[in-house]
Amino acid sequence: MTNDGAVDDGASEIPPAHEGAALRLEEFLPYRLNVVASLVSQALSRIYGQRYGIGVPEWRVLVTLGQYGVMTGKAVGAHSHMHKTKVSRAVAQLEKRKLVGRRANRADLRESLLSLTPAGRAVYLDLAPSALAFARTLCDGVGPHDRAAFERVLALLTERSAGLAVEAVKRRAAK
Amino acid sequence: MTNDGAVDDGASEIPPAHEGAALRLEEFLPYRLNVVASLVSQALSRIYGQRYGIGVPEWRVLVTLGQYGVMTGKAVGAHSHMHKTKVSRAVAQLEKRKLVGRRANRADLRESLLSLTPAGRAVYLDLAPSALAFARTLCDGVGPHDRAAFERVLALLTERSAGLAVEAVKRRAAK
DNA sequence: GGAAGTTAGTTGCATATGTAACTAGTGTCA
DNA sequence: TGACACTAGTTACATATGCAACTAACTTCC
Repeated sequence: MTNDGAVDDGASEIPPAHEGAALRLEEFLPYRLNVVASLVSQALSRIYGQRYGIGVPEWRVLVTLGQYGVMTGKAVGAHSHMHKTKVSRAVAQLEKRKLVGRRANRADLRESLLSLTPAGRAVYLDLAPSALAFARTLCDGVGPHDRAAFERVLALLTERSAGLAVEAVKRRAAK
Repeated sequence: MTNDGAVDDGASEIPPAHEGAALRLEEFLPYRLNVVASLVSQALSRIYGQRYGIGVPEWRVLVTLGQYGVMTGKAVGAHSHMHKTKVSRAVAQLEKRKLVGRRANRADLRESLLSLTPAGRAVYLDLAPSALAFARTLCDGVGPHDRAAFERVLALLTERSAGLAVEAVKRRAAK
């Protein structure tokens, strides 16, 4: 951090060169969001990764099923914002470890109804409080006012970028 | 509903079951950060991905070199928060496309001094304004007050999670 | 009722990425 | 000077992931 000087050989800082403010990576919102998201994920995975050797997709499935009880894979994906293949693989992983079970839906045999096994629920009940404590620690000392503003902006960014991302996909599909 | 017996028919919402607030994925900060970061990245990559067929790591190298002019790979990695292998591969990619050049540092032959070629700079000068406009659009309509609060919290989260993430790595190394 | 279209979920394939090992060059200390 | 420790950068390998194709099951519409 704070390596602004870097290699200042001939390495002249580039001047804005044109009207608007120059693009500085460390202030560029998409970059900053990615950095903070990956750092937070990495720190959090210390809690569940080390204890139970699961990854982010498995974690999300576990939490989703812990929250809803019984769900189809598709619903898990929708709720946890994961591609269906990711869900499929995470579920397979958790199934192999006997943390998640599935039974057929007799009303629609294409889908399986997923749920935590007792062992899976035990893991969930062990991890959830730690995860919540972690999230609370992260925000510790942030005033309620800032906190609310942060939530608002985060929600706005999510909504807007979701719209733009979908547009991008549609554009590609329409080709 | 506190059934150890798992499979509860009919997808009942699970009650908190214990004291603290239940863990709800859609409100869980690490999850939300990951979602927004990936959506924003996806939307942004529409700008540089479609136009020049480059990915996030290449984009970061391009911007970093555009900003600093000449740098070593290590410095690029430090500034853009990328693993050295990622930098190495991104640079190789950009070099293949003649957007980045390298020359040896005669004072230390281990490192190469990287910089944009004229073609690379042209790409940078074309993309940077669009990227900045994109970031501005994202935040459009956010009041300066909320904006400042958002920045503050984002910085705090980054710093804190960086500390925790480093701890996690050290712990693994020390084992 | 059944052909055509749609959907849930899995798998094949190509790509991306992190870890560890490696190469080559530099610094240190005796 | 020369062994040892360290560093910049690359590569090998295993894993993760997204897309596309696929299977099996459901729905529509005639």
